[in-house]
Amino acid sequence: MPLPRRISDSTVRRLSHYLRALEGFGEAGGGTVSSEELASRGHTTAAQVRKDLSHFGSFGKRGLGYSIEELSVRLRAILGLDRVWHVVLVGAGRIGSALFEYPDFKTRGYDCVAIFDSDPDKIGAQWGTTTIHSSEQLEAVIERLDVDLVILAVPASAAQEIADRAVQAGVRGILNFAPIQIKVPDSIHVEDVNLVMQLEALSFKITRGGAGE
Amino acid sequence: MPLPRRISDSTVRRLSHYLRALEGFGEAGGGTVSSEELASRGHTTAAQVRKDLSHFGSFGKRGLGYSIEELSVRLRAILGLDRVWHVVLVGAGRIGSALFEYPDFKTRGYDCVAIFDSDPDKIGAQWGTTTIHSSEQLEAVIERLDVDLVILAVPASAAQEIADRAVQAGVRGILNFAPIQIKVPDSIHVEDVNLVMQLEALSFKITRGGAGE
DNA sequence: CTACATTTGTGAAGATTTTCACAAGCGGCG
DNA sequence: CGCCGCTTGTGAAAATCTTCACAAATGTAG
Repeated sequence: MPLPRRISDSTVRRLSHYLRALEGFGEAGGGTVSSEELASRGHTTAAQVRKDLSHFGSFGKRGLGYSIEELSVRLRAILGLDRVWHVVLVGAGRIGSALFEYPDFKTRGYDCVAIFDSDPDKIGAQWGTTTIHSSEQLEAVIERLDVDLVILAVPASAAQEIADRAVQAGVRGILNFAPIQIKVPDSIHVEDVNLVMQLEALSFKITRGGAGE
Repeated sequence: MPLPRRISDSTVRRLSHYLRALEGFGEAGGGTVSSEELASRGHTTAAQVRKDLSHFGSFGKRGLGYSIEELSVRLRAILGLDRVWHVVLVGAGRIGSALFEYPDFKTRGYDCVAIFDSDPDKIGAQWGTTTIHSSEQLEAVIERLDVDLVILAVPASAAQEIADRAVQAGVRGILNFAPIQIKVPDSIHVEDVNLVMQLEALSFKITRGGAGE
């Protein structure tokens, strides 16, 4: 196991794909997959799969491939899915609502422990068993419930302030839906969800013709 | 203008950021920006900005920078935003609903001309002035309204079938929210929105420690 | 008009990522 | 046991992407 210096973003994204692909394969019985089979889903190459995995150790058996069960466990550990992540959702609008219902989050270990909104009409309401709090309580709740991640689903105008406060209160990562580039200290991780950008990538590629994807 | 062979995905994403940054700058008056200023938003470098733009021509004036107004127009043209794109939304669930309300889509020229769902209770309902149709009418509507793009907000189990039918009916691009890798012909462009993947990237980076972003 | 302070556009260098190619390991079969 | 078909793990090569560094423009001030 080479104990890697730095892992590229592309590699991390692919690891996530591999895990999903593994789950798609028969969870039954002690099956195995080859890098070739893994590559065919989530369009990449067998060599790429092997190279990606080799950054973290040798999980396969030559001549056989990878044990579906074992590789799943390993990937989950690598991706940090072998624990529960405490998440809060800020912004109880339509996007927030859609995310809150998103079933995959819970099954992957992301536990939404609180919701915040600034709209007095919404505060106090319940979504499932989770209560909508006033944004003012953000810091208190983050500290009390030991929150790791924030899902930022607020308008652009409020995003930076909420991010600052969340970081101050101790969160380590932000999934940002607001269409601005928020500033955070180097030690904090941000992932931007930018749907307009993705649509623009589509229209760019279509306009420019050429082969897809 | 070097008339580029192939533009990398990263470049396209950055172009989209530049456009957003330009809109953030004073739209008033004939202002200009330098590559340095443009780089400071959407964290990249001045050299990268210039290199990205240079793939499409020379839009700046040496000693001065770029005209905000002119560069905006150019970027919009490059990204294919100088026209209206006909979009349909398939899947009138929570995600679909959130997207439909997303204000940025309309302002960027993405016009949602129809909504589809398979739930009989929803068919016939109106969202704003847009009617929810039965999925069965997908092909007919795509052809009649000359639809370019599909936003796929259906469960994974239905995604491939809808994609196939949409492609057959003539759409050129798909924004896919379903957590599977859909298969399409080479000439069709797909952008995947994969929130779980982004959350996993966050937990990976946090787990692995090190600097952020 | 000349000197000067800027800032672009771009080849070349450097860094990173992907692909290639093959030795080494594994299991099965005779 | 020895051979054979298969698949991994991995250095090295190739391709791609980013950064560097500087000549060429551009406007301003004297």
